[in-house]
Amino acid sequence: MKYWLVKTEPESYSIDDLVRDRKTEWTAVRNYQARNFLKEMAIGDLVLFYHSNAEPTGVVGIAEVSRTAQPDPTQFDSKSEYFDPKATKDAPRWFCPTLKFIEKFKGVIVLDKLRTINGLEGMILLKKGSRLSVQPVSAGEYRILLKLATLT
DNA sequence: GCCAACGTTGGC
DNA sequence: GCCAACGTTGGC
Repeated sequence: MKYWLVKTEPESYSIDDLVRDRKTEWTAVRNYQARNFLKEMAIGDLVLFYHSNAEPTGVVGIAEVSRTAQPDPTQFDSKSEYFDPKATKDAPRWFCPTLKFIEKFKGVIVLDKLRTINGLEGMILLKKGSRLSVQPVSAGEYRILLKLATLT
């Protein structure tokens, strides 16, 4: 089993939206590296849920992969802002797994806090200039995050 | 709202 | 295949 982190702007889709929906198709990712990670996700993988461009910004909960990546329907929808004219049904470009709600942390593990924790310095999230919105997390990093969540 | 750091596009 | 120009991300 693998561990991941996905970023989302809570104004567009927050952990509370996931609480309400219980599960959601993780659509609209339009970056090739992020897409490749989405395609690697397997059922049962655990996903840290991160709020970017938020107050406060940080990790807010956990989701689980409940369906592997399927063609992202928004790429075929000419009315969608995520429409991709170069994508075809035979050769889709973009994919979305389904994520289901597991847990909302009592508090936010804020970005500044993460930067101070021994063992997290290798996280892609913390690398200067990193914008990758879907990224792998090591088992050790995940364990540290869970511990922090219980302390928050 | 600013802007640094990235990623993508397209002319050559 | 290079790289300038442009668009986007995301912390602050």
